[in-house]
Amino acid sequence: MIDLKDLRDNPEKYQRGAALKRVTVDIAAILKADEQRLAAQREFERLRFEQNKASTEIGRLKEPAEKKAAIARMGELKQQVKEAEERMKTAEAQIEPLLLQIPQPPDADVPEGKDASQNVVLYRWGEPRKFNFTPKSHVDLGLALGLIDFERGVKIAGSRSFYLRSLGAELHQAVLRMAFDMMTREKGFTGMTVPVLVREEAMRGTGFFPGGRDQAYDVDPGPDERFLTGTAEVGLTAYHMDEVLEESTLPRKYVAVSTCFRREAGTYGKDTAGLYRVHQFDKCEQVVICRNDIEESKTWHREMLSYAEEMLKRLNLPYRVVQCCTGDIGIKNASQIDIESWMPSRANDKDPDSGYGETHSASRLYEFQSRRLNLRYKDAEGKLRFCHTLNNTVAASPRILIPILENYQNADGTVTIPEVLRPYLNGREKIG
RNA sequence: GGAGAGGUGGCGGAGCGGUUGAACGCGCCGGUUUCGAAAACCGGUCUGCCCGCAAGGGUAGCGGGAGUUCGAAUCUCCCCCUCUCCGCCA
Repeated sequence: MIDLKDLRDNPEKYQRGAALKRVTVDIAAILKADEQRLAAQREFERLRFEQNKASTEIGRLKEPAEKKAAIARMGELKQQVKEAEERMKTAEAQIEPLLLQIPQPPDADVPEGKDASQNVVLYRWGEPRKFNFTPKSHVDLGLALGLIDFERGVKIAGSRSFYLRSLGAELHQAVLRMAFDMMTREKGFTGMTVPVLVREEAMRGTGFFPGGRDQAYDVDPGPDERFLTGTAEVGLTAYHMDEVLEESTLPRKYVAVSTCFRREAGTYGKDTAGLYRVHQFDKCEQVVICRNDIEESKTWHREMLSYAEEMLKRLNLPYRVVQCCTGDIGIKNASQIDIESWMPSRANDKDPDSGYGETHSASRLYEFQSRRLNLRYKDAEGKLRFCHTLNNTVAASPRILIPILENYQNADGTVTIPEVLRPYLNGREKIG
């Protein structure tokens, strides 16, 4: 949710922000609806003032006859108030969905672009491996080593479903646990579990709804309607919904591993093979809730990015860091930086820069979510302010298993287990 | 699933249908007092929105929504949530 007062003062800022994000919104029409709403509100409040005044007067009258006469005079006013209130409510109902659609304008340092193809590579880490044999894809490795079973996954759960088995399942748990441990034990994050089945308020509050409604599984429609979350970001960020935090307790740093559900609507035919794009996966996610300070947000953004990089460095997986362009950062973000890990099976000989696939996504949202969530804190002067929120992946699996399996494969078809994961696999060094 | 009880300000806890945004207590902030502190005493202490340069004024809010009424925290209905007991169960 954007700041309505700021929208009134700087409509062009939001119109331009939406254009940069390739989102269609008619700011002028929204402002007009806003003015109509305000007019209706002023009218209602004026009439209500009259009514309250008269009612108080009636309460003071002692003489039954006088009282009766005064009450009789109230009939018309009562009707007017009722009508004015209805007009006000109608106007409010009209503008609310419009406001939820207005994107947060991208920060000035976000490059303009229409889609992911125009994202900008900031820097790289690690040297993509040169194989002296023909490397297998994670699909081939996974099947040959008995780590993945797509066939039965599809049989039981439909397309984009899979089973991890044996050391595949263990590896999956190992990466997630390593990520969680790093954040809680070394980075000072509070480890959490989160609900993955949530109310609509949590989805709307974190900015996934109404825009992304078709991406979420709607479980149990009706009065108890709940949705499956596509990330622990929902549970972690909404945790303090409707609360006023003490400034001294900020920043709040939370991390959780959760199962994530995504319908992947509109991606038919895209990344259909393998573990890259699936309907259900597990992810270790970091969330920071900090003071309302742009510089502090930016600092946290870099910091959280560095944690994700550290994860990849410890796994010794080559990656590149990408500044997403205005057309690719979604309506919520002021800025978004992705990390793309190198996946040999996605590389092709013609393009030396190919082979990178998104494994992490770091978002900076400023007040966007906290306004929707009514998530505030009391500052030094005792003033209530909206918090800033940020989030980033620490590790998402099985997607992260793609670069692990593919980069660590050996000529004999075995896979060496990354050293940092061995403690989580009872010291085992190799698969196969 | 069956049977009850309840949801009021940061917390506890009142509240005959009519100056109740809400007594009282605690907490918190400021002041007096003190060498300093405690205690005591005095004062202050919710939020959204609208109007206003401001001071201030208006409006809304007692789980949520609808209704009765000139007027609802107080009455009626629906929903949500919490708690207790019984049953069932990973």
